[in-house]
Amino acid sequence: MTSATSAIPAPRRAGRPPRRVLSKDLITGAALDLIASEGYEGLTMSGLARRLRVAPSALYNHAESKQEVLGWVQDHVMTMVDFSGFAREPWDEAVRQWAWSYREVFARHAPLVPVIAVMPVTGAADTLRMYEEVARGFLDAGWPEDRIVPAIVALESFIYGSALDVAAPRDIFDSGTLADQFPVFTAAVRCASAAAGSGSAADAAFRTGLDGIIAGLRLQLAAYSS
Amino acid sequence: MTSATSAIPAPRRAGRPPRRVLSKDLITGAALDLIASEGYEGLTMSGLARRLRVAPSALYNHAESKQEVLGWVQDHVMTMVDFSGFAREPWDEAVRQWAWSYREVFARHAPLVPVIAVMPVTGAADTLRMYEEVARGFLDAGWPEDRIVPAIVALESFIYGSALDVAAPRDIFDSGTLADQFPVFTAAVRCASAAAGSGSAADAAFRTGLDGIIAGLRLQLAAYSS
DNA sequence: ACCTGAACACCGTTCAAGT
DNA sequence: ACCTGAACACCGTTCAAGT
Repeated sequence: MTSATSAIPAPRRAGRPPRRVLSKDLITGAALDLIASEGYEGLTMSGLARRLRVAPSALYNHAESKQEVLGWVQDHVMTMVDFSGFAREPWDEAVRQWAWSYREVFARHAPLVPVIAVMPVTGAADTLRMYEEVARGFLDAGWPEDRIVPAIVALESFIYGSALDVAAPRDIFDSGTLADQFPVFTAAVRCASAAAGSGSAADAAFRTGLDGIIAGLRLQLAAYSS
Repeated sequence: MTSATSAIPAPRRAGRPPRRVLSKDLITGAALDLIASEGYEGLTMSGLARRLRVAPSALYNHAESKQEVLGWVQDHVMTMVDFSGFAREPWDEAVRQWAWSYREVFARHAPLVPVIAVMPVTGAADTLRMYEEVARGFLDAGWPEDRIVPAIVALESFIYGSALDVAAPRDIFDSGTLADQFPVFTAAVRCASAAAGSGSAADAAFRTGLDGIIAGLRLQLAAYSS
């Protein structure tokens, strides 16, 4: 078997290759593949480079830092959020559908939550596309222009916190040996798990909070309209 | 200057010291000091050991991992949350005061948020003390026992997400060069910052969401009571 | 039991050398 | 301009040796 027929291609020599082998899109795609197959703890610059058959340092010709790569991933993940309801439904129903989709997507990408909550949207076109549609939905429903962003941020804060909660273990509220010191809480926890039954406790809490926020926003809108 | 009068004490020799020099409380206290003076990026096992004048490996005689140390820190941080309103105020006003305090504390400890949202409370006595009092407040106000935990989790999800939002830069929604592609959102952002004035935009969003959730919970309570 | 000191297997990132 | 390969300054963690 000569090297020409080998399954392992000849490694690239040092020096600028004839054609660029990396790009923002290639790196983002590889990062998403890596996350899908190994999770976020597998997303390292070395792992990314290995998957792209490149030296780790080559990544720094295209990204300033791992943080920038995470920003690209985040912008792409945002495209998985379904906000189509705003073109179709009354604003409150559209918010409900959007919020459930948003939480579901970021529950699968929980490590992005602390990143996204702080990362500027500047340059993240797909993310902005979503915000534009959501803001338009609120405006068309009669929301005062200066109340739209606080409402969106409040919803997102709840969604991000709830996405983290999805990853919580079922027995997160198990008080263990201290149970008899905290009888009211212990009873409430037992009672809630029984009531949740087969459905997830995280879903029950999300429904409670989302229904609450939407009801509250509806009251606010009515107050502004009158 | 002899070594006896030197400001630098003689380093400890290898081998078990005459009296234990570390403990869970000492480590937790040093971690909190370190976080206060250098932030969470300064909280490393080496940094912790240096502050305790100990070799890094000594920490592993008391903690299984850095994660366990973070759990101790989290339980202590929870004692800074003021839940005294539940002994004094109607449940909805108590929730409001508790939530503002809770968010304020975790905004200063944002890196704990992804940890706490997933960490079991088992053995965290101070954390359980808070939950017991909050649950008692809800129960006394007439909440059905199986609705208390979902309500608390919904509030906490919103609080955690909002704590992350406090760290967001003021211009997080600046659409930059893409502004004219997203006119509705861009105008809403400008409008909201103008309305927020000197007050923080994060505070405005938190008030909006918290008022909403509380209003929604009030409606739920009324529905259950009738 | 509980400390030190050396070592391990990683990280993200930088930079000179090469084409 | 854009790659390789070596190096740097860290991480958290393990473990034998010592008292």
